[in-house]
Amino acid sequence: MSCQEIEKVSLVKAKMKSDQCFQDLSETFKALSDPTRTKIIYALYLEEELCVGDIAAIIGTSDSVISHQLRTLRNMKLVRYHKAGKVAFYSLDDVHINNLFAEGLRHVEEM
Amino acid sequence: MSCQEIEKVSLVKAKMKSDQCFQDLSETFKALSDPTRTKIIYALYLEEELCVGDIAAIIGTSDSVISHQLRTLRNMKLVRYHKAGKVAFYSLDDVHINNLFAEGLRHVEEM
DNA sequence: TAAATGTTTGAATAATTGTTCATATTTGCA
DNA sequence: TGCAAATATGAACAATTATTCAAACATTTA
Repeated sequence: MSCQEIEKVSLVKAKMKSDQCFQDLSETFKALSDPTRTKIIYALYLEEELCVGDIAAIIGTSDSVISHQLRTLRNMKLVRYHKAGKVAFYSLDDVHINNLFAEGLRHVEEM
Repeated sequence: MSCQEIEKVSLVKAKMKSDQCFQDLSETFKALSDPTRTKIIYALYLEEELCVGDIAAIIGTSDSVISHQLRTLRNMKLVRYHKAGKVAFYSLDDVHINNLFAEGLRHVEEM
């Protein structure tokens, strides 16, 4: 275990967050780390509310893929949904996700 | 292929970004989707510049783990480095990453 | 030159994950 | 009741990935 600047190390070490915090943080980012999921989020970012079949039609994949990924996004609390008859309408869960996504989009578009 | 609201679908479809865009977007988020990497980024977010051994000491893992992940972060253009003798000093590459990370941190801390 | 230090690299392993395909579930309608 | 539509689910497969360990590389110093 090498160490160049022991003061720097203990300073940063003292300010470190909990493992749980980094776990949550990385999981939030992980939710947006798949192209299919970013497409879904972007679609819901443009249109308040969409059902599974419509998202599949927009993105051009099977309903099954979308349903699986929506479940992931639901578990990660990025989207919520309500059912009307046999149709399930999904929307973004929370404003922070909106900001986070927009920030990522800005970053990519300035690349 | 079911479709509830064909106008919505074509509207969103027309505004869709390129596959490349979503690829880049998801890869940016993927860079931050691992706890070890978020720890590294957070350390460099607190301290402008750190060397491999010091990051390892801060996080409490082997130099090898840090070096591997720093390579990933380097490939993804999130960090840059310069060598002084045998010591390699790393820092965050770009301001957008700073914003993106801060936004994620804000989100997690309000959970 | 030889030893020590800081970092990198490669192979191997275990674990996670996205998609596919088939099947189930639920609701609406004939 | 029976059938179609919308969504969800589970198992299986291939692909990716984080970590470990050992070894290599480069640089400094004795």
